[in-house]
Amino acid sequence: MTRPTIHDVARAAGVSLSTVDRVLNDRDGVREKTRSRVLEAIGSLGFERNLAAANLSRKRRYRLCFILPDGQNSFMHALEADLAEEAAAALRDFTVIETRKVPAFDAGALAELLRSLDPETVDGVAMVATDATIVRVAVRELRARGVAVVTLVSDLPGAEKQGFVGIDNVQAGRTAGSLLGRFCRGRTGRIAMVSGSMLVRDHAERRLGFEQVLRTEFPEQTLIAPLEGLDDKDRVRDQLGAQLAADPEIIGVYSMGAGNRGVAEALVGLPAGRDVSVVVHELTPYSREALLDGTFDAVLHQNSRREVQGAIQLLRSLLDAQFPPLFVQPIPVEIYLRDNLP
Amino acid sequence: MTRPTIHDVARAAGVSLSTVDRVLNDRDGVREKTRSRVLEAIGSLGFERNLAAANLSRKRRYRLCFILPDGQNSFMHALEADLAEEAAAALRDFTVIETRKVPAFDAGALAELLRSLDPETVDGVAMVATDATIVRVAVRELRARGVAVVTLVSDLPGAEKQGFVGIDNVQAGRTAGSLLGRFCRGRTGRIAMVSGSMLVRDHAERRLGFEQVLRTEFPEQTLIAPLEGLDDKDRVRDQLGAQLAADPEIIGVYSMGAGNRGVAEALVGLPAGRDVSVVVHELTPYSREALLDGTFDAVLHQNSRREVQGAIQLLRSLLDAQFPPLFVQPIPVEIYLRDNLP
DNA sequence: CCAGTGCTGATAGACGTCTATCAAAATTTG
DNA sequence: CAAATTTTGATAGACGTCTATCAGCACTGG
Repeated sequence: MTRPTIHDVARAAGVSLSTVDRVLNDRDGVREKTRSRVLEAIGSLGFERNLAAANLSRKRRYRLCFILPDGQNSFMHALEADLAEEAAAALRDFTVIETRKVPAFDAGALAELLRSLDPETVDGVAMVATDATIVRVAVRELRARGVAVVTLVSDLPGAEKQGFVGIDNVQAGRTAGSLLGRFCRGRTGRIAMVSGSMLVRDHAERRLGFEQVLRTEFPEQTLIAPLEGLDDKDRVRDQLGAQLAADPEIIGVYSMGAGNRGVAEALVGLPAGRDVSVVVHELTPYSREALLDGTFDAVLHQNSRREVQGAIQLLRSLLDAQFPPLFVQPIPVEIYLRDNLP
Repeated sequence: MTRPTIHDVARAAGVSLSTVDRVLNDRDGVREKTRSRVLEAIGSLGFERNLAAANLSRKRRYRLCFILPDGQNSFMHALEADLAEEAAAALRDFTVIETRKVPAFDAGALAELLRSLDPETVDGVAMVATDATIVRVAVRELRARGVAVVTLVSDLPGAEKQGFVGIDNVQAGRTAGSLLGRFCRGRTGRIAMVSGSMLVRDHAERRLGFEQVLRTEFPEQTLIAPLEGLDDKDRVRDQLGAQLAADPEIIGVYSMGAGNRGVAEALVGLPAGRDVSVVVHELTPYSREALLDGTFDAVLHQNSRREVQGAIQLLRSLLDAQFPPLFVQPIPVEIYLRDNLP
């Protein structure tokens, strides 16, 4: 009924409290034989240290640093706002969160920031990654300095981070493909794509999933090479608008990142009879409006609040060296149509 | 940098530790004037009690009871398995979870179980509700005895529970309607519906949302009155099979609850050329298979693991009397197509 | 066998809060 | 104004773990 304590372990192993403590916090000065006796007692009693008591005693604090891209990306703004709220709540659990920003799409700046982080000041880092070797190297060095690292929203495959919190972007792309394919059923034509930048991993992955599905399941449609919008609505509006005007056979648009406002503006400029199905990413005030007025058919969304919570949770469990490591629920891709807006 | 403690509060208010403690745990024997001085100090210092230390000191434990329907509903089985795992993990936070089962669709049995719960043994209850007045009364009595109560998966509107953890079922129904309507685009005909039982709130709500959307957005389709499958796959297969055979104009099926296996079996019996779009609820091994082989077009899903976690979290925060009450993230309706299965 | 290590035990105090008890002070009552 | 009562303060010990220090014991090598 009541959990075993270190006292019980000491008694069961026939050693003193001090020795149990030395084993638990692996300090040296314990013979191998004694150590294993203690570990055995721990195992047979099913002892698990009371984290609350331990943290209380050592005045543990979790100092986390979140690194976000700076810029006009409205999803990132939403994420930052959620982070601010969660940071306030996290204080109650002795978790102090600092937010840093680096220019978007700038791997060098990100790597430099990572290099500047001091393990005396920071225990764990969550970052929206830019995909570059220089960043991978910086991550490895940071880990070597004893700092926990996870990626957030945009992953960094092959790097020595300890986890990723975000949606499965290949799956998101597949979802988009499946929806757009079905929405275009009965018509045959060309599909336009808009990305933020192919330098960001998440967009590259979405494109991959999208093309997979369209090629295999909807071979009657033809894909056009994606535009790079670079989070700039005017650029997106102009380029996509030109593409749509030039090619009357475009019947579908997939926008895989920021720039929804530009997409919507390009579409409202079309002649009345033209029917284009549109799937975009991220629910924002603009995409919401476009969904309601029928300009967009579906919006794929990731819940940034949940992502922030997940990253905090994951970092904390890594810092506690919990075993088994806490299983953080994957973030689902949410799908919004005009009729199920929250 | 470091949080204020009761010592700081005592000093700021010019009273002793004992008095601060009396105020914090509202024991009596404190003059109103003194109390308000202490409260003022708490406010100005921004003091928040260290829950970990408090719980350690009073050996607090959270004794929760989860009430699930018994039967062959495979979503409920999945939920039960998730609950078992989460219960094991929750032990680490001094949360002891007991699982109870009552016959499905049996409001009397549920009410009786609620009545039998002893506040000496249970601090909080999470239940999959059956919608009936007798249950509402039992909930009120339970609350009056000082037990926290939340509903899980299926809500009980108008009852004195302190929260609901589950998806928004009206929205889920709307989503289903929107998807099925779009999938049937270009064809006109009749839509069949299968529910578990209209006595369960979630199915009633899904139907509502579904009909709203179909009536207003897709008036070209005609709705047929729903079959009640009562979680019985054979019954569903027979009744839906008969309906499909008798009415060749049925082009869509919405199944709003258990019985996916029966739905799939009814559909595979159809002649080769017949094209019926199908949307069902809950991702299970059967619905997954049906999605992959093209029998189903979409599956709406709720993440039972997340629901269990949410209910535990919510109950704990209610028992801590936290203010502001913890905001538990709403459970999103997940949408699966053949191409985005996890 | 003696000095120098290495290992182990005992003890004390801390973390922030709770509970209990008793004494002292302040207030009310008669 | 004394007695009764209420309010307040002081103190001690607990919760489970951590850290530090010191003493003693068991080894090892010379």
